[in-house]
Amino acid sequence: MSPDDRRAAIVAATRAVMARNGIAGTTVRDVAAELGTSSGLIHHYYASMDELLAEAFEQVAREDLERVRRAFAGVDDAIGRLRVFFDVYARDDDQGIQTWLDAWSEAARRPALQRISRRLNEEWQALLASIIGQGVADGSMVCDDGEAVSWRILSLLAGLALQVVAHG
Amino acid sequence: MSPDDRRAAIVAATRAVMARNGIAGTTVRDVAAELGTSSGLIHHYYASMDELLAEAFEQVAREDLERVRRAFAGVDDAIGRLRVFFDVYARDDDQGIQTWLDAWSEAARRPALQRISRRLNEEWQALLASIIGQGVADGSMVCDDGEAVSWRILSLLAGLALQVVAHG
DNA sequence: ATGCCTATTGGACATCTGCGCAATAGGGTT
DNA sequence: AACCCTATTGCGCAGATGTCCAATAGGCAT
Repeated sequence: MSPDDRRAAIVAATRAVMARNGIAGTTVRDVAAELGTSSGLIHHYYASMDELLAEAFEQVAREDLERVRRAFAGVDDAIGRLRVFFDVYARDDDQGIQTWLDAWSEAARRPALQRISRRLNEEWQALLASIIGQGVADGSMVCDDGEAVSWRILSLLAGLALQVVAHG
Repeated sequence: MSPDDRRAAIVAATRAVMARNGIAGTTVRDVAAELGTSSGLIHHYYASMDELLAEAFEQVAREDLERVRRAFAGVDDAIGRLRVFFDVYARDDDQGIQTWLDAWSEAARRPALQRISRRLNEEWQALLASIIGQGVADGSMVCDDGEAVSWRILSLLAGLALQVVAHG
């Protein structure tokens, strides 16, 4: 298998295990078993578990972001896009939210994962801020500080998602 | 040492390790070392690690709750109490929030911890709902559904705290 | 055909984990 | 003084974990 394909396969297997066992419960051997190969192979492509988990998490999170952007197709007004943003975020995928929870918690112990988690979070905020900026520009919204407001909205959404997963 | 004192000492040591290494990073041996005793002793008093972590977490969380109630002394009006609620919640140190994050993440794998985490969360919500109820009763607040609103406010606070700790 | 490069294997290694158990010691009751 | 109860020790066990490494195999360039 070509190096690129192999790397992709490893990340895909990692994502599968991550969705099943959580980030903390994802081990090299589990990934190797999921892939049907040896554990040594994983370390041939990824220097450390932290790095692999970070890349797998990044892919998952980036797909969510991509899903929002794709759902924007055909929706040009700011109000409509805000609605789409909420709809996609509120999708009831408990496992996906649990993964974010794990990432926030594990970040304190895994440097690479922390970097990715922070960057992705900022991208979510930037996306929301751009919607608000558009709305303010075309007059459909009124907002003094779009940056600050998008942080607050994002926090509320994260908090609500958290309650759903952690406390039913 | 008397059983009661010993149990208290074990939980205190567990809290110290928890604050330093996080919930996931708290091991029987670390607690024993912190206490200056043997690891076997911990299992003499606590059947499992899950149970010990749950009790230690409960104590930490309940102290926060108690701090709010104590800060209510001398403040009888609903608006004032709401302000106190926010102040105490916002003044929580980073380490305390990290512990909550760990609890939410670990809950999926530790039954006892999950039970405690859920119960404490409900107590926070009930406290906030009682403030709103008081405000509505005396006319200082207007609110259709205090229960639902207190869940939303709590989610926002949790989300904001999360952003502070996880993303600086 | 020959030789090199590297993907891949399978297992070793050191360390850590929660938990259990036989043995000890020391205080309290009789 | 004799005795029992239990707090406490220290170690062992079985399993897991990340990482590393020597050995193989198979494709590709020469």
